[in-house]
Amino acid sequence: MLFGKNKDQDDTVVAMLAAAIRRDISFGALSPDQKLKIEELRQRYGGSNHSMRETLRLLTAEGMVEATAQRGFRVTSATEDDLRDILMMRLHVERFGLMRSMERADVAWEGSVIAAHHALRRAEERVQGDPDDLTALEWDEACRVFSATLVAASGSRRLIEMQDKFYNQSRRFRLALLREARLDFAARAKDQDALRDAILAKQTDHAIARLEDITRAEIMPDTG
Amino acid sequence: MLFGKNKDQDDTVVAMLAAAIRRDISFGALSPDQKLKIEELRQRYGGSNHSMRETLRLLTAEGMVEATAQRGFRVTSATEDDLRDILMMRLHVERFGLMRSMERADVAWEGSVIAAHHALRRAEERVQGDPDDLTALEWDEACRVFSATLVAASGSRRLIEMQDKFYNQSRRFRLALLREARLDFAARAKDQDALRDAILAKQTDHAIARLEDITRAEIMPDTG
DNA sequence: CATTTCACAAATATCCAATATTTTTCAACA
DNA sequence: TGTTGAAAAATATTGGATATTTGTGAAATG
Repeated sequence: MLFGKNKDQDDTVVAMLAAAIRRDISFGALSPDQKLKIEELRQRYGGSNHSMRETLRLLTAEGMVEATAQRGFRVTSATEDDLRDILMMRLHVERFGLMRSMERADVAWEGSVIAAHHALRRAEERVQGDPDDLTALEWDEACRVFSATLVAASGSRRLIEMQDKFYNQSRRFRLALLREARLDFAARAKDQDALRDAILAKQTDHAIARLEDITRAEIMPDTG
Repeated sequence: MLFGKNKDQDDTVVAMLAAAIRRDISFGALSPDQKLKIEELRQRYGGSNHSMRETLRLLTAEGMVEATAQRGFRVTSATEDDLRDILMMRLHVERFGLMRSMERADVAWEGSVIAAHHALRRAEERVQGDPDDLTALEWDEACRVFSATLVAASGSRRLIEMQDKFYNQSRRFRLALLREARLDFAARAKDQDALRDAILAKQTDHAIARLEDITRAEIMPDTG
C-alpha cells in the first residue's frame, strides 16, 4: 500500500477523449470557433454520443470549449483580446502563487524549482529550429511543469488548480508562437535564469518582475 | 416533463438539476463529503442517469462537487482550511477586479454600485432576526450581486467568471454563519457603506482595505 | 420586391434499458 | 492476525429511440 501507484490517471474513456481533443485544440487541428458536432467527433475520436457529450462538458469547464444551450459546442474563440485576458489572468495567478510559495519555501521546493528550470532549459535548446510535434509537446510540458512549480508551494489547492487551467488555455497561443518562430529564445533563457536565481536568493520583488517580463514577452513577442 | 414548470425559459434539464443541487449543497441539505449516488439523486431530483452525470460534471467544474475516477462523485468537503482557501482566493480575485474596475470606472458602473449597495442594505435589514429560507436566499443574492458588481467593470471575462465561481463556493459558509447568527450586521453595514463611499470617491487603497475587512470578518466572524 | 409564414430537415437534448468494468464487502482460509 | 477471492454494489459506457429546438428555403402575402 505504501508504494501503491497512482491509478487516478487517464483510465476512463472520457478522460482519453478529452486528452485527444484538448491536444488537437492546442495544436490547431480544431480551429477557434469551429463547431463541434457530436456525430463528427465520434467518427474522428470514437466513443458513444454520451461519452462525447460528457467530454465536451468537461472541456467546457476547462475553458477550451464553449457551450450554448440548445446550440451545441464550439471551440473557444482565440482573439487577440482572449490572449491578453488569459495571459493577464495567468500572470496574476502565478505572481500571487509565487509570492506565497517564496514565503513558505523549503529546500524540497527549491530543489524542484532547480530541476524544473534545468529540464526547461534543455527542452528549449532542443525545440529551436524546426521541431516536430513530439519535441514541441515535450517543450510545452517542460514549460507547464516550470510554471506549475512556481506556485506548487503556495499551499492553496485552488490557486494551483487555477494556474493549471489558465496554463492550458494559454497553450494554444504559445504553440502558435513556436510554429511561427516568433519566440526569442535567447531572451527567454536570460529571463528564466534570472527568475530561478531570484527565487533561490529569496528576492521576491526581483522574481516577480522577471515573471512579468517572461509573460509579457508572450503577449507581445515582437516588441520586447 | 418531470418539471412541467417554466418551460418558456431557456432552462435545460441539466441546468435545472444543477440549480437544485447547488442550492441544496449551499443550504446544507447535502452535507460536505456526502456521497452522491446517481440513482439516489435521480429519485430525489428526477432526470435520467446521463443528465445527472452531466449535472454532476458541471457542478464539479464549479467546485461544488468533486469527482474521482471510477469512484463517483461527492459533495466538496468544507473544512476550516477550505473556507480559508476559498475566501482567500475570492478576496484576491475581487481585490484585483475592483482595482481594475476603479481604473476603468464610468458613470454607469458607479450607478450599479450604488444600486447594488442599496439593495444589499435593504436585504441585510430584512434578514436579521430569524429569517426564513426565502429571505435568506434573497439576502444571499443581494450579497452576490454586490460582489459581482465590484468586478463587473474590470473588462476581463475570465476574472468575472472566477469571481462568480468562488462566490458560489463561499456561499455555504456564509449561509452557515447566518444560520448560526454569527454575523455582526452593524459592522457589516459600516464596512459596506465605507466601501461604497471609497469607490465613489475613487480612493482605491481605501476601498481595497474595506473589502479586505469585510472578507476577513467572514473568515473569523468572532474575532473581528 | 421585401417580408412574413410555415413546413421540413438537421442538430441537439433527453430518456430507457442493457452491458462492461471497477470498487467494496465480507466470509473462508492459512 | 492478515490475506485471498468470490459475491454484491456501484460506476462507466454503450445503443437505440424520442422529443425539442434551431436553421433553411420555398410559398404566400402585402
